[in-house]
Amino acid sequence: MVQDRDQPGRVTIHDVAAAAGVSKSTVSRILDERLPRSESETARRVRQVAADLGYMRDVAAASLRRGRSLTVGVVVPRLTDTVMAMLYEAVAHACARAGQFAIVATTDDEPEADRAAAQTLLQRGVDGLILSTAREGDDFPDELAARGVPFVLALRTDGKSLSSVADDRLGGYLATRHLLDLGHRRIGLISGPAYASSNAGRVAGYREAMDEAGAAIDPAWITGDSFSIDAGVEAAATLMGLREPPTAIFAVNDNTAIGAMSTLRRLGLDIPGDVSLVGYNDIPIVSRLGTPMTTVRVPFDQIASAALDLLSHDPKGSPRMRVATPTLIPRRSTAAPAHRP
Amino acid sequence: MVQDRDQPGRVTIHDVAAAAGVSKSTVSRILDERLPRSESETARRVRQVAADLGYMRDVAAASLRRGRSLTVGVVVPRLTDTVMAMLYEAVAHACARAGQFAIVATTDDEPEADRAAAQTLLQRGVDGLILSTAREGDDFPDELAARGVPFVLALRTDGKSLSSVADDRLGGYLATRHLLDLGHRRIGLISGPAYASSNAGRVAGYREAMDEAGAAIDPAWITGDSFSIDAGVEAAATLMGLREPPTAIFAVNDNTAIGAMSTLRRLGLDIPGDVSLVGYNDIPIVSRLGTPMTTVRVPFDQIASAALDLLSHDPKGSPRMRVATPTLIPRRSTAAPAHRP
DNA sequence: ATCGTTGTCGGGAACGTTCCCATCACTACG
DNA sequence: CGTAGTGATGGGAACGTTCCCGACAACGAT
Repeated sequence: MVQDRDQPGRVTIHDVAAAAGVSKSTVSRILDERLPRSESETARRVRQVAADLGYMRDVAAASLRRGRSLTVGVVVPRLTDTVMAMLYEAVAHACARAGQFAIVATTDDEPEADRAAAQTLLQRGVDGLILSTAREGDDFPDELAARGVPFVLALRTDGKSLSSVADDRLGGYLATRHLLDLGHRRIGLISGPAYASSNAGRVAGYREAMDEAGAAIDPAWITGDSFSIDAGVEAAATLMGLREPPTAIFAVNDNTAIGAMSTLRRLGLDIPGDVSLVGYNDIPIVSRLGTPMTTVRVPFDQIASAALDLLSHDPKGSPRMRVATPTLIPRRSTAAPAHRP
Repeated sequence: MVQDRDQPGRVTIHDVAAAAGVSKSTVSRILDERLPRSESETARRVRQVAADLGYMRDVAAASLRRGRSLTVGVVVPRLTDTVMAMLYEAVAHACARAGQFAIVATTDDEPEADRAAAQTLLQRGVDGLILSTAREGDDFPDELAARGVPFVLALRTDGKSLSSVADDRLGGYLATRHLLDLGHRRIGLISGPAYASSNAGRVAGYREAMDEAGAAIDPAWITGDSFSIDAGVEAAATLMGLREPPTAIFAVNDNTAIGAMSTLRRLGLDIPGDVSLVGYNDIPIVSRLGTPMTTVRVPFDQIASAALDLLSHDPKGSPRMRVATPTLIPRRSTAAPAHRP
């Protein structure tokens, strides 16, 4: 039976050693997960005894001595944004597979809050940081690097730090190309905040696809400056208020797409009858909406694994960025335009 | 300048002591946040020196010595369920206010996974557990109690363990009463899983309101067995397939309500023109849907604070349960029925 | 002046682990 | 048969902190 972890009789490595008739050093060595697993008679016995006694390594003591805690800290804007929850869960799973543990701190999207969040995590003794809050022109990554703190940027990059991202340019291209292939030419873009590299990539992909198709872009078709639902609501209103409104909209984020959907519905417009709509990220809800939404799926698991990998084995020099490939998931929110303009 | 936490020169309590010309004991005492804050000359100087040197207490060492880690573990089914993300964020904030830290583990809704999750957290040295995964007839809480592990149930209760919940019965009553007041009599109920006490409470509140209004309940009006979007999709289809479908639906969870909304829309039914719909939890998205949804707001912050409070100061005996009060948030998804039946 | 009383301070032993190093048995080889 | 090499083992010193306890000063009351 498993012992309780409280005052009376926490079972330590000494107890195991005594019960197995060996020294604590031997027990420590045998139970060290970093060493090759020994199958010797003693090893087997010690493991058995440890299990019987319900021995659990005290991570505080182990961290203190080893100087590493097998814990990584994750910084995200907020967990109530499903995208970030998905990223965190993916990181947590990757950590579990690697015998590590992930803890998280949020910034609530405050520009300077990532410093505080990182500090909290560092104080908690994490071995490294995974940040999803990188902003264009932010010098926090440099500061971390100067302090010698191991870290990796995820989802967004600053172009120089170690990063694990998805190919946002490709994702933007795929989404736009999908609409072009359906016959759309007037395609609106609901953009996110300028400071996020992920946004920039998706916008670039949009431009690339439009250029490639020889479709001119009216600057008025590009609007939006946040990943929030509300921003999508407004942006869609702006777009549909144009003298010649677009026949399709690509929102660089599912949240803004949901906001846009709300506006379109309020305007009495049918999706995809009147306007086609593409989102980005494939958060669970969008496949279950009244009109299941076409979107771009991002391989969060891959991104998380790659981030953790970069964190553990810093590839001095060589490729400082890992790029995962997104996929277009066509659903019911996109169709050919009603009538050619 | 803040020092890096790596090999070269981690600044310890000794360094502070030396720089301030006192002993490490004195520094330790002055920096101990549990003791009343001294304003003596020495105390001031030591704090200043510590700040200048960028001293950060090593939590591993502190935990080892104190036997407590100032960390609480939270177990939730999944973070991609916004309700659970909200709960966790609330707990994290409450912890920050109390000088503690929250770490989380997920169960993916697997019945036995809470044991594994709790084990992981315990191994990580948490002082106590906050569980949101309690199931009717589950003996895991008893097991924890037997092992002497401090824990509190949140959102759901087993009726005997320390718990911090919302008044689900009242919430269910308010939602149903709102529909009754609008003139509805045939009110469908999309229920959640039977094992969740939160679900049971809301269903009871529904029955109470219906009884009070003298509205007979057709057993066929009650359907559903999960908190998922898909369950809502199906349940709404079932309800609307009845010979005399309800004019209003109360879904005990926003996710199922969103699923129901999707079905209603697909059936070409207008909300609230043809059917009124009430959800539960007030997750951010529901106020931004095409039709902003009427729902019941749950005070997650209060629940989290209360849970943490119960965890820290176990009220031996006395009130083992703290109950927070939910609020009805009327929006656009509810209106009077089109024509009295 | 003596004697508690109160308060501040420092020395040093824990806390449970890891890891360096010395010891020992055993094998292989000259 | 002696000795170097190999591999498993145990003793004990760390890791950075807290906390017990004894020393000592300051002060008021006797």
